[in-house]
Amino acid sequence: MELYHLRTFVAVAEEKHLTRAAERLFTSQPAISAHIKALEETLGVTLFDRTPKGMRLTAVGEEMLPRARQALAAANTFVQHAKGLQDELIGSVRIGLNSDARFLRLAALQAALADDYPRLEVAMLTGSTGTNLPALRVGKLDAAFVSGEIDDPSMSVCFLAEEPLVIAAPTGLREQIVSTEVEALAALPWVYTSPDCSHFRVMRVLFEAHCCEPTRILIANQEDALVEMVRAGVGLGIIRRGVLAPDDPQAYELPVALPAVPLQFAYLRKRENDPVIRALMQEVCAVWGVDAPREQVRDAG
Amino acid sequence: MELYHLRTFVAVAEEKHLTRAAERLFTSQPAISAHIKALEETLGVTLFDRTPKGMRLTAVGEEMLPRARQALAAANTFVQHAKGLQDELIGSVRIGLNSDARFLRLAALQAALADDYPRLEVAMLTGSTGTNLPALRVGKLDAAFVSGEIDDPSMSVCFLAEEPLVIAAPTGLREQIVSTEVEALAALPWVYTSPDCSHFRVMRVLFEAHCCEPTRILIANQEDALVEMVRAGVGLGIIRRGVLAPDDPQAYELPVALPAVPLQFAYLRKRENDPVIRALMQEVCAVWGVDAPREQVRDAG
DNA sequence: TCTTCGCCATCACAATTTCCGAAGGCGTGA
DNA sequence: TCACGCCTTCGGAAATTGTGATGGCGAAGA
Repeated sequence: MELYHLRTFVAVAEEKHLTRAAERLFTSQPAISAHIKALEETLGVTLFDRTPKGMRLTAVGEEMLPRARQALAAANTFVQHAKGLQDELIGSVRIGLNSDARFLRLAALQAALADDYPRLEVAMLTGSTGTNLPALRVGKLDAAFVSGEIDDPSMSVCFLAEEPLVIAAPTGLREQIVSTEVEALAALPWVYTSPDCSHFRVMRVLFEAHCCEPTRILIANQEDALVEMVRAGVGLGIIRRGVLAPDDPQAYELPVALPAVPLQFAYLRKRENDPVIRALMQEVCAVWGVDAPREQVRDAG
Repeated sequence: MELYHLRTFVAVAEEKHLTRAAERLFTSQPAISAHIKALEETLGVTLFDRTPKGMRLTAVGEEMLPRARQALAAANTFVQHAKGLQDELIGSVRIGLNSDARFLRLAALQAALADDYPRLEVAMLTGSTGTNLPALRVGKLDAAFVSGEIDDPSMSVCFLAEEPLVIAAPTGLREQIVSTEVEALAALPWVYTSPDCSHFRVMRVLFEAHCCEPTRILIANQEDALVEMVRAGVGLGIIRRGVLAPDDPQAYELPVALPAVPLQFAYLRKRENDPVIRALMQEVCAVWGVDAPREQVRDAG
């Protein structure tokens, strides 16, 4: 038995004529006749009395009719529920962070997501560019903020902003910094970022260009930890411009030109048409005032 | 959307594999795949995540699953209800009577019907052979007790018993009844049965055989009315043997041989396979201790 | 790192089901 | 008696559904 049997049953019961029921269902009268016959056979009961004036429900048919309507209503509820869900994102999404909440404008993103997709659970997970990328690859994250150029064909990235970097020095070392030449700076103690952080690359490029290597002192892979190290006088470090207050008594920015790194939003390319990803991208881009990437349909060409 | 889409949806959700769902539904894996794909398309939502390990419900799918089960359950209820009804007669049946309740053994019939078919509404409608037959033809009755030979090819009859008739005479006329010869009796006053009663035919045959005609006095088409007329001394009448008590002070049975008429149970031949008629016949025959007519299947030969 | 395995999507074609138009039976009303 | 409306049945056409083979894609194991 299929739903069309029930639809036909109800239509015939209401129209009282195969002919009219056929018109209503946009089909032919013999088709309707066959539906009723098949239904009666599978049920093992007679639903209609055939009279020269049309079809009249038997007592059994009368009793079956409301249950047929019920079954159809349940099926309809199923479909309607889907219609209500089809533009609504439900489930959860995990976003990897690589910096502090304010810089990443998380409050605005959270507000926008909660507003547009109230049933979407959003998890924002601290990490770094270096930990976010593998987490994306193995599916532990759905999208992530990353810094620096991403050279991974499986990854889609969306540029959000330039992240200007500066060298921060502790006030206690001010006297030892006689020059802002790289070679001179390299001789000073440094607080390293961990190798999986984009700042590390900037640092490496900087020193490699001058064929020197800094004195390693400590590795901090959390930006605030690094800042604290610098302020505690452990050594110099590379941080985002603006992290240090201009009047910070314990550390200050050196006037050295560093290449800016791009802040990007990354996700697996193969998920670029996933509605969750699309929605996320749209909200992130809106928050950052950039254009969202165009839809990538699979069969485009 | 049809029920098989829902069946497949639930099976896949439970088995978590297209392959296993296909086995469970005794079909092929591509068929299952097409069902899910079609369902997702008509609903406009994604129900499953395709993983290399199988199919995993999405959050939307998780939310749709119970509603799919509900719809299937409603459809199943529909079918099960029919199964419960298929041996149960419901509705109503109208039986025409042509005599008194005790003679027709209505108490026993009613008890048997109520016992075997508790949901069958039984209406027993007083009438006579003459009124029952046309009522059957126009569908005002479903079956009826009739007396005498029925000569109507559209009617099926089932013999129940012989109905012996007697001539009843009022005690007040005893002195005038010098002979039980028909010619002599014809000269006496008679209470006629109405022409649509089988007793009328018996009377007519009786007098025609002797080429005489009785004096008409009164017509009563209700047997008890006729008996009362006879007892009141209005005239002679034909009644069933045994209606008059042997010690009745007001009327007595004349020792005249009358042909017995058969009591029969009649219904429209075209309804002989109607379950209600079949059930009715079976019960009536059981009450009267006769064999029910064999099933008449249309394509028998 | 490479291979093998399991799983799902797709394709061309076959099988089945469904549908349609025509014809026929049947009862009704003119 | 005829014409009409209604349902059933029938053969063939059309659409849908199902099948087996094939390929892509990750994951698990060597």
